[in-house]
Amino acid sequence: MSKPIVDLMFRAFSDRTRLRILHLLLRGEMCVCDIVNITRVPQPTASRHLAYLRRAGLIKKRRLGLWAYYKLTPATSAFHRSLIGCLKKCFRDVPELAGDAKRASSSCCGPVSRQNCK
Amino acid sequence: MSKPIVDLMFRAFSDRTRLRILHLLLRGEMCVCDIVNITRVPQPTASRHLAYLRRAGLIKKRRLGLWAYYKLTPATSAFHRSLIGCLKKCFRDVPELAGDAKRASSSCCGPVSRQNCK
DNA sequence: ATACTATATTCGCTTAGGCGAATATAAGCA
DNA sequence: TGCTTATATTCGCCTAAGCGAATATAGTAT
Repeated sequence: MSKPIVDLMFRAFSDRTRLRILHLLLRGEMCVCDIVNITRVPQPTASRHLAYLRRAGLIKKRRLGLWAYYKLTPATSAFHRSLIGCLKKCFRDVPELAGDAKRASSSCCGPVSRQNCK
Repeated sequence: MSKPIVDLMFRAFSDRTRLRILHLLLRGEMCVCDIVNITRVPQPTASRHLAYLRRAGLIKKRRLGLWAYYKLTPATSAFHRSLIGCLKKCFRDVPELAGDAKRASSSCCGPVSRQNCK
């Protein structure tokens, strides 16, 4: 039996790596290799956490050729919306987020971000 | 080494029983036996979760004779405040909360709540 | 002192879930 | 077909953390 959505969502937020990924996705859609480059976690680890976040209903995937793009799903409830609000508020409380934000500005990997970079 | 506060707080919210306790404490200060009566979890379990919540900085304890009263700590950061906002929003997404709220209205245990009951 | 009540902690067990390493899959191209 | 790249999954290991049962502690009263 699967856990209810609230537990899954809170649990999703309780892992440092997932929190960093979610925070990155506040900027918009992003491909896995961008996430890997920015966070510097191993690619399988990133994919594992992305799968977790997808199961929790927090992100959506889109395939574009070789690349997989992820983005936050629109909030489906007041609770979900409030949780995303939390995400926006925790920047200064999570040390890794500053470095991620810095690297995110100069990242460039999949075809979509490449467009942005040039 | 101890985990940073953000991880502890999100993790605190990711357990169903703790979520119920936190939600009860939105009503104000409450003693352990009230929490036990309302939630119907075993007393040692309640104490264990209360200890967890205290370590996470989410609640404070006050002794009054035999009774221990717990209440939410005032939010210490924008993040903390936002998280409490989440707590207020998840009522309809967590099935147990309705029953808890109902029983909370008629609960009466420690000297302080007794005053309220009479 | 003993006895009683409210709360806290410990123990033993079990499961969830994190990680690194290796491997598998999927998509595009020569 | 085979080769390369991007992503996903599996495996084995280890730690965190939940639970029930039992026990310990703290405070009050007699």
